[in-house]
Amino acid sequence: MVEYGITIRIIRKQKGITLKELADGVCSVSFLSKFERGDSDITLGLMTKILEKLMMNFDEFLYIHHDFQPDKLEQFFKSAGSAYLNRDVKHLKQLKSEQLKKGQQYGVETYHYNALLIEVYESLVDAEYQGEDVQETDIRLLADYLFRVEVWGYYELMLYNGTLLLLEADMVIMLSRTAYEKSARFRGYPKIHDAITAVLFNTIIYLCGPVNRFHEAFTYQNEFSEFISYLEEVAIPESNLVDRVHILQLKGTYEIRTGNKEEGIVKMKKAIQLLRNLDSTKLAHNIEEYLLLIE
Amino acid sequence: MVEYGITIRIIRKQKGITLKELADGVCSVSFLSKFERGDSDITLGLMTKILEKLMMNFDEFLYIHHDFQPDKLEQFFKSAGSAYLNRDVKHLKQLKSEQLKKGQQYGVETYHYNALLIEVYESLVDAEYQGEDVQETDIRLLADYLFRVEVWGYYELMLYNGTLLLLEADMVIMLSRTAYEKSARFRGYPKIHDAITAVLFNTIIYLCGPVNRFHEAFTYQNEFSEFISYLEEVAIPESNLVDRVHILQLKGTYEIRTGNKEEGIVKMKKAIQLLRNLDSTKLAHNIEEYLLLIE
DNA sequence: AAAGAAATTCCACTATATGATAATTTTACA
DNA sequence: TGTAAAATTATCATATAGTGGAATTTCTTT
Repeated sequence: MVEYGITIRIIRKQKGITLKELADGVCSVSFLSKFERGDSDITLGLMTKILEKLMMNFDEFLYIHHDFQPDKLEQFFKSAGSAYLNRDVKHLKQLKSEQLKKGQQYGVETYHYNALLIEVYESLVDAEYQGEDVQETDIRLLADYLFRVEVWGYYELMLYNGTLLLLEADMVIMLSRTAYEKSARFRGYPKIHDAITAVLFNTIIYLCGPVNRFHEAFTYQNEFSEFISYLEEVAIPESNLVDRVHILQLKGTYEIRTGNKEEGIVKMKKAIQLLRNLDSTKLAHNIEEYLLLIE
Repeated sequence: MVEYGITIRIIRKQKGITLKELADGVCSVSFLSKFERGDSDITLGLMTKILEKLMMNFDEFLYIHHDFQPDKLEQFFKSAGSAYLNRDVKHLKQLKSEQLKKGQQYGVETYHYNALLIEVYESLVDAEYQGEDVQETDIRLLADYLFRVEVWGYYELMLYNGTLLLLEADMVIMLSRTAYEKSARFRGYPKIHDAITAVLFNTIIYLCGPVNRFHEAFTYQNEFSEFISYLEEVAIPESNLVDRVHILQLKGTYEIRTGNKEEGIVKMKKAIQLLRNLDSTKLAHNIEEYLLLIE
């Protein structure tokens, strides 16, 4: 039993509310006391009412309960991502074994996919990694799952986003379309909205291919515009300036990719200038570096 | 009893998971079935495990459960805000009576504050509104609450943000400091981060005073810089470009307010140009209009 | 269509969440 | 410091969350 009650007690005291006041119209004082001491679990329905009286939603409550850390799922993707960026093979291995362990405990496939995500990161980071053959079938399994699921939420989007690099182009195009369509109802939900745009960005970058092949023919012009249009559809809010800058950058990349080098560079430099004006130096620097690679 | 189980069933099916699979290691199949049919409530501890197996957090689950709408609290502030912007007095009155009713039902003061928030909006919108005297004591009550609470979460920040306009300058300065300090631990939580910056923005705008008094002496120079520094502290992430544009705008306002009209206009125009470059026309337009009022 | 397997529901039973009230501790104030 | 009031906890009763396994329904396969 997780002792949520203790957190409720802390919050209640912070707001200067008494047991009786909080219990009134919701449950008995004696039970609330018991719950707050961690001597009893609580029904979801009751908890809902209590949080409503505290003018707090579940998310905020759990954030406090977990000592101001994001929830497990978010943390998993976060720490996997940062272990990858820091090329921390040890940490990756540790994360993988954790997920495999949970998979055994709960007997549900998804933990297996999580482990696979880590494997992808491992293979990208660790030169000595040997497991090409294992992945083939695993990747197929994961793709199957993603095709099967009827609605894509945060999990599916993040999972796909992390493994997209290892898939064939055709597969990526199909899955990204699926992602776009099957997550449509979540577009009003900030966290998932971000995940959707991340998938679209990564898809487009994937389609452009590695920088050192920019001289080759560009096969995916149609798909490029298709996904750019999705992105513009999704990133509508005017206030979402970063995404708008990124779109500018992508359009610049497109121009360069299709031979209009000068126009492309103009767009990229515009994006860089924008960021510099707002003192977003790191972001500006990223684009500059990218531009150097291309030129 | 709220029938969360039905939503769980929908999600489970969407993911192509069987009762047995989901129950494994968590609870009995028979109970899960009962719960999913809406025949039983569930313990918070169990629910946590089930959601974990579904790779879903509470927030996302509840978002689906509420038919892809934000939670009650967020909706309250949203609909109050939009009723205010649309000068919809009827809607405001309706919202107020709802809150008062809940207050009676649950016997907790906060609903009273919510009603007060609506009253503030009413008084600002409705020319015929007569209730000046009532508010005086009510406002005092609300301020007392805000001073008393040890930690400011989403609720306190939004509540304060909505009523700030009716408070005395000294009170605003003190409360905004309190808000900044007492919400510190939430800065990593996006929704609350936004609420904190909103409070700081509104405080600074309040300190500048109404546009038609810009020729008068500027009393709050120190406080202006104080809160700007808070803002820069809080809005650190480079990717938060909108906030950065807004800060630019505020700094422009400051210049104008303190007599350096030309410098101020340069800053404002820079902000406008930035937004135009990103096709954020509405936002750009807002600043332009503001600039017109000042000049 | 029928048999067999898988998934779900029903039913009797147990564990525990929740309530009513009394006992205890804490707080407030003289 | 003592005392009354307020707030919290302990005790016991009961409603209901949760289990195991049999019965039923749904799905597959031929």
